[in-house]
Amino acid sequence: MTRTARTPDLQFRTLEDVTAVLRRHGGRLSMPRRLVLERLFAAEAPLSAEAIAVSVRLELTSVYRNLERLEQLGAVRHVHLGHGPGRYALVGRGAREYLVCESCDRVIAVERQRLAGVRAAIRDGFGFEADFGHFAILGLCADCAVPDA
Amino acid sequence: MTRTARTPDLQFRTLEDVTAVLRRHGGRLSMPRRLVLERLFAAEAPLSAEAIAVSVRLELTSVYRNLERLEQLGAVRHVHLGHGPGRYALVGRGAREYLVCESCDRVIAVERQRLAGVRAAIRDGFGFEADFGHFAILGLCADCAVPDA
DNA sequence: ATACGTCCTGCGAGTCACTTGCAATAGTCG
DNA sequence: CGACTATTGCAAGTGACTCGCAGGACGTAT
Repeated sequence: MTRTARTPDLQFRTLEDVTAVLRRHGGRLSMPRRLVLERLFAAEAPLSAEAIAVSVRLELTSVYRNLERLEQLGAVRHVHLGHGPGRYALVGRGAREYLVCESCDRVIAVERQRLAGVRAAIRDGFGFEADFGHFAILGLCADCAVPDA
Repeated sequence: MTRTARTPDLQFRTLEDVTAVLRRHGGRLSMPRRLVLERLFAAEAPLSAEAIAVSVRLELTSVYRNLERLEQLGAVRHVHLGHGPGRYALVGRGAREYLVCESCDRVIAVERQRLAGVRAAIRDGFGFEADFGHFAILGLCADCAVPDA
């Protein structure tokens, strides 16, 4: 079903890195593809396909196909931050995992490593290896949890 | 009294309980509504609207509207177990939270209480109150994590 | 038992987030 | 430079809902 290649890949840090892998797999660096990649490299947070399409003025279809291709290569990952469209981000600089507030929609992105303790607790309790890089942790952020207002 | 919104409501344990609350809110127990509720009371796991519609032979529209109404009353909750349609379950007998394997699609439902430690770890690390009853924990189950097959 | 008000229902159409088919176009490699 | 074929744009399709509307059914009052 899903083929997740769990590699903290250091081979996707620059546009050239991605291009190299792309070509090794018989892919090309078309104009739309370059635009999508540049937009992703410029992004601080995961973007929806729609957002990318609008900002680089491309067909949505093309954006989706490019994201799909890039995800197959392991250069991009998509994450679900709650209801709403999926979001895409480069894998390049270290894996991120997300916590999102259901009340104020705040997205807290953290280095995967920072959730090691949480992951361990889940592993200990259920022998289950959690991955919050695909499905975020939903709940209430500190501000919205209101200790006892 | 209770200090959080997360009340393990004891007022929705039977069809009569739900009906009472329904009426208190100006609602009615129509035939389709009763069928949806009975189907949910008979279910062991969360069901998709589609699954309910098919099994009780109702219009999908009607099922969605009923689930929505029931969710407003607090009798039903929907949960996202990964890609695919949302699933609905009665809140009645204690809150459940879910872990789902991205490889074999296995769904592990646990009493909310059993994730207290995990929730605490997240609270300690990020001041964030996680809720896995709406967005499940995705990852790999013990069988699929394969220590070294 | 009946009339009444209005909550619900079925049916049809619409929306959102993609996904797929196809002919035309454009990267790459030789 | 030219062929080979990965990609693109456009259009249509799909899955999961969501909405509008007119008629029908539930519950309350009579």
